[in-house]
Amino acid sequence: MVTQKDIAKEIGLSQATVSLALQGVTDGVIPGTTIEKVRKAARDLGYRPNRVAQALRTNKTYTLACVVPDITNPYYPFLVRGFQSICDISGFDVIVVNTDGKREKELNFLNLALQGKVDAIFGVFFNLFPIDFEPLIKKGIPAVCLGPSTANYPDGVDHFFVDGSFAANDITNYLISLGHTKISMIAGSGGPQIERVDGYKTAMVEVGLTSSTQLSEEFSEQGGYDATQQLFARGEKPSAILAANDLMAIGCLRALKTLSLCVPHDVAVAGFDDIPASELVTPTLTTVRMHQQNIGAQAAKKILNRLSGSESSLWRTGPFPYEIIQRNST
Amino acid sequence: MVTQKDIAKEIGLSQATVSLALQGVTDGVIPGTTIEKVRKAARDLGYRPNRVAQALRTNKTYTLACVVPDITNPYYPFLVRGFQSICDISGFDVIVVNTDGKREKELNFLNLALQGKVDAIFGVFFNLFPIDFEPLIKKGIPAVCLGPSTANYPDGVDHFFVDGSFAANDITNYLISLGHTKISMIAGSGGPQIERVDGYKTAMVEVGLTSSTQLSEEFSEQGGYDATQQLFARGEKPSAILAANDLMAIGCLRALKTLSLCVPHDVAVAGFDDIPASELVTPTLTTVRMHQQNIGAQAAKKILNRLSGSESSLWRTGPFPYEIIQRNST
DNA sequence: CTGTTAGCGCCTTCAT
DNA sequence: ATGAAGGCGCTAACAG
Repeated sequence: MVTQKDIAKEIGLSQATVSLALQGVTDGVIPGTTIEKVRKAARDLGYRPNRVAQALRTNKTYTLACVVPDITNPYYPFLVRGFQSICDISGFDVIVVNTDGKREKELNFLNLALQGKVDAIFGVFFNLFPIDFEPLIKKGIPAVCLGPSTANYPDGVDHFFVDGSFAANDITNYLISLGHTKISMIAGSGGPQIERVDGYKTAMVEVGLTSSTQLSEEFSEQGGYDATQQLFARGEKPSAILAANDLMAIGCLRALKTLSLCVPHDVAVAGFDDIPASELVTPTLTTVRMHQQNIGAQAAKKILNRLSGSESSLWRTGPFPYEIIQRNST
Repeated sequence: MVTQKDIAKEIGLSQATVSLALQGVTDGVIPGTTIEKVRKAARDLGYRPNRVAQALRTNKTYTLACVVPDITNPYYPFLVRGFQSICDISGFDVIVVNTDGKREKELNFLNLALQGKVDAIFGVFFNLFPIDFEPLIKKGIPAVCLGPSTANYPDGVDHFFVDGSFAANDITNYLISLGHTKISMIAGSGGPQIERVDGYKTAMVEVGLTSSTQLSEEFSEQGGYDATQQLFARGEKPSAILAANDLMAIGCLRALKTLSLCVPHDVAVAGFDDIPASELVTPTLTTVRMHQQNIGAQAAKKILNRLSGSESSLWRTGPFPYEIIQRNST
């Protein structure tokens, strides 16, 4: 491995001078000729700075952690990509990890930061408590969480949430405006979608309708299928079903087909997230576009600003735009 | 930050002894009582090993790079997740980066390894030449590439490929067995799908049929749509279309709808990859399941074995299973 | 059994 | 303008 020492030896300078020259030195202490000489030698020898040594010395790894439940869930690739796109520009690398929503793993990945492997953490956590973040806060490690607004994150942790309750409220009202009165919601248990259920309930109560929610273990396509089957099995006959996310909505479409119910004629269906598949299914799915890629990018900017010290205000909400995408399922 | 030095001071031992005790020491050199004492102090003080310092000292980062064109392309999340799942078990973290298929970025991410930030690289590269890997090989850094079989990777680089030509051959024969004689293929330019085109052509020639390929800029849904439009615009009337991947096949379905052609009655359609959306579209898509998650996992195993020195044979192919999934589009 | 010593490669004062 | 020296936190001989 070629080190600064090797360069120094090659051209008869000290390693310290090489280090300075390589950094370009802000205040022209090193003469241009020397800088050129060093650069040339570095190139000739095939020198590569050792990022690990730099990190140890400067206490900056230029690496961030991005913690998601499951990258194969179509919601997350866009979030991650948006996050990476900003990091990439600033020369930060991103370690991506999956938790499957398990508390044990979520905790474990907090260690990435505590062990100095990353400079900061961005994550979607389902099962952490405020106290779990204390060690991070004590070490001054920035953490930005995307989660439901009901979460009670401690000071020192940015809590970045897309208010699903407003969006849920809006789309419920949209369904009501179409003339639906018997609207049921299907959802998974836990996760940032809880507030979507809240928004739905609120909207229903406001206009004097009774809400009805069917939970499923998972917020997956299969979960949506199961919840829909259970809904009808227990005798409900909604004219519209709101699913907590698009995957569940797509599972719902499949269930309705087996029940010989026509969408949207017999039952209207709407979801959340606008994942790519939602405009590929038949009928195409009405949904709420959440702009995940933008959310990921905003989170990255927030973290980078915090690391550079140019950001001090604590986030408790982000004014994230969303929009109802009307398609053929309603 | 609590260091081994702090622990040493706390209980009146030397830092070196603390290091040994913390490592558990294989051959019982350190008495159990001491180990316990050190562990307790470490816990009490909230000690966390500094992974960066460890990495500098041992020259092992326990981090791997996973280079993909675009994580939002539905093919890749499964590949990445499979890769991560094995790494996770072995305590390796994974830096995931997107290249968008650009040579400049592909080269750039090779630097992650050259700069010592990762121990090895797994990647899907579209525009690298054998010579680009020389620096890696010289440094003894393992690299595993997933790519088309036609690629000519240098010795020292594992070249891990799923032979798309066999699969393409098979599915073409499957279409022929359904009675189709006018079969066209749509594909993007470049990338690991080239060999799929080869397999298709070979199969056609073998039975004396003439092949016809329509290329598009991108191998995306839009690319599939465009290619299909162009195909018919130039007067071809295939009874079956083979798309280089599912995204293109789905775009093809959309184009056929605008052309008022019924699938599979007027035109049959088949794709590759079995992405999740392929069984959500209407009609559901016949495709070739490539088991990306397994592929990612195998790649991870190969890399880890190489790092541990328990693997020496060079990979030039992987016997990866694939299977034709028959659905309603054929 | 435990401590001393010697770096890993780099950055950063402080002298010269 | 350059070099010498110290140290980031840790591991790994080698002495005692």
